[in-house]
Amino acid sequence: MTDFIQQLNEKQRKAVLYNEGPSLVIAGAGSGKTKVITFKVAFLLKNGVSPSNILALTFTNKAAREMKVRIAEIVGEDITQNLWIGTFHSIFSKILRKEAEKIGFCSDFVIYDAQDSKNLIKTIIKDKILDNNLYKPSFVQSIISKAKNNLITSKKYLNNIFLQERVAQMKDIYISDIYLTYSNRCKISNAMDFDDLLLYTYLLFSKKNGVVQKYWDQFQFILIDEYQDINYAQHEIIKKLAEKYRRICVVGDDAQSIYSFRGANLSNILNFREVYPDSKLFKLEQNYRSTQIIVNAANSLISKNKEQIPKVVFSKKIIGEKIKLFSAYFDYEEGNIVTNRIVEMCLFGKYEYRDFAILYRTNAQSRIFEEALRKVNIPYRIYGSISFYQRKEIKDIIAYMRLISNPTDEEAIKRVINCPNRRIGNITVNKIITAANSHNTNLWEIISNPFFFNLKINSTTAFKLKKFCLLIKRFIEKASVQSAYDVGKMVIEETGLINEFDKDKTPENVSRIQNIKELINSLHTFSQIKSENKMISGVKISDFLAEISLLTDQDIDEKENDNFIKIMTIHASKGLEFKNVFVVGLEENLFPSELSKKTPQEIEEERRLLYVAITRARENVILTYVKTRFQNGQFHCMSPSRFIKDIDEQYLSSPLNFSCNSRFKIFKNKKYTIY
DNA sequence: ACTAATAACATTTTT
DNA sequence: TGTTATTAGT
Repeated sequence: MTDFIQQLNEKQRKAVLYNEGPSLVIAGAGSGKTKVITFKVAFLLKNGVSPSNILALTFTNKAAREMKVRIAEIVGEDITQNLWIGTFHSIFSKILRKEAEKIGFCSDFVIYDAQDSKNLIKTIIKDKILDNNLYKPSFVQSIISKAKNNLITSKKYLNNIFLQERVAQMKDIYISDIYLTYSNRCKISNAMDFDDLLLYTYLLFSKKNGVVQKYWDQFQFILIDEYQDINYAQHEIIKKLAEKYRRICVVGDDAQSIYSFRGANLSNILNFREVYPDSKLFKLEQNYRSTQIIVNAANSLISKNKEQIPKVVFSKKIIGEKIKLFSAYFDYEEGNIVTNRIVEMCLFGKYEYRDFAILYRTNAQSRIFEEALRKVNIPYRIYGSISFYQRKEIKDIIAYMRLISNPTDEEAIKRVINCPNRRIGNITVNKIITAANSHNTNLWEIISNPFFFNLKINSTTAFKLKKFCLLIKRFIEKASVQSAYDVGKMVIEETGLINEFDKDKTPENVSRIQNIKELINSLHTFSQIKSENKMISGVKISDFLAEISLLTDQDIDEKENDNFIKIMTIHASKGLEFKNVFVVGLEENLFPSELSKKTPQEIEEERRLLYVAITRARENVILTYVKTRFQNGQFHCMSPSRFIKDIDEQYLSSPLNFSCNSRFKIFKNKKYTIY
């Protein structure tokens, strides 16, 4: 019955079989940590645990989906339907929708993305006539976000000393004020931001009305992946959830914690055994991914960090090639080195384009490789620059849908009220916002009854507002009887959004139209899948919105037979693996980043980042750095990253120094080419 | 209310 | 350098 357990090695098996109490699985890179969670869930199911009593939390939707598929392969698809597998945010948003009225929300609240919340903060700062140089929206946003991730509500903000970079008292008072208004405005708009999903879940579970108790019995087994990237709020929520049964299993690798800037706190995994003194510790140390040299080199690098759980990661695969180190004089040369290596390595048919990844510290570095690869006609794909759902045309249409499902949505109103151009400008919108503020209500209320709220507008503006209002109202009416797909099509047709792009067919506009069609397609497939599952005919817009608001670019699946080079940031590469990895731009002030070298902790995180990059590779790692780089409009002299010296020399080989042996031809326009 | 021009700004970002 | 946000002018 549990034959599948034999596929695990001894340590993995022990970790899977222990389910009596809390356990911590420290899993080195490539040691099969996701496999442990997958098999543990399958094992529990095979032993009669009901799927609805298992909660498995991941950090990406993709990871959750893959896990579900792999569990289904073992136990069958029908059983996995009732499993609670998902990201923290998606699982908690489901719970919050169910319990919405307990915390003063409607169950169809919208989720503000980073852009929405930044816009709202910006308008609040403007409303309060604060100096927006002292109160930069992004700065205030990060403070509010940090507060929320530390479970500090707007009401408690002033009484808490929680940030190291605590600002002067006077500034704090205003930030507290902005925070209060922000929370209030979100609530009026029936909206939550990403951090709210955690904060409100915590507040919900803290209520003494038996809500947590219900979920104690619901989630008797709790499994968490990537535990090293958990923040304080997530940690506390889990603590509450696991209070009764204490059957919690967390899996992670302290050496791969690279999201501290988003509130991830390494101490959560380091101190796990203090929170759960009776917990069992399992260490997975055999790496099944990389060659011995890669594993050893990565070990030698990470051993320079102080904060870590001791472990010895090893590989039993072949010894493999040494890590190669290339340098160049100019940044575009780096592109040529990489493309030349790729061409060389593909020559004998040993590798294809899909076997390569180029990893860098910052998105801005992508251009060099894009240009170099395009020059020689090698197919590539850049990951994670602009997400599909971040595109203007897509956000506009989604904003209409948001408005239909929840007309109080302030950010959606601001986005679509003059899009396409209805000649309702900033002045009118600002009047509406001011009126909404002074009456403590939402924008929609004002737009529906401008005269009741004594809005000072002339008759033509009033007419335009009325027209807009009626349009939305008609949409809402139709949405109550039609499916999400039909409503989406109707929005595009009746607002005339697509016509603007149809007028002049610039390449940008053509791709915009394509994107919109893509969105309609996804609406269609979504409606089909949902109605097959639930046997209902009409799939509501709010269902679709709930699904996509937590989706990211990372979640778009690859087609198997696509053959191209993958280019992305190291952050985006986490959890993936490639045969050959180029880690580029290994220079001081770029990697480690100039802004992340103030404290030893920051340097250690950057070092972990390189550790992650190197351990993505199965067969070859190639490191590059350049001596001059064109950045922010000027040339910078760069020196090699300190991390290069952190890798034990015996695993490194610097073949011929490419640039020293090459010649340059200098053109008038200061562009250099190698020949 | 729209546009064109200028100023400001530039990490990483699983949700 | 390239993008994005604000501002001044129409």
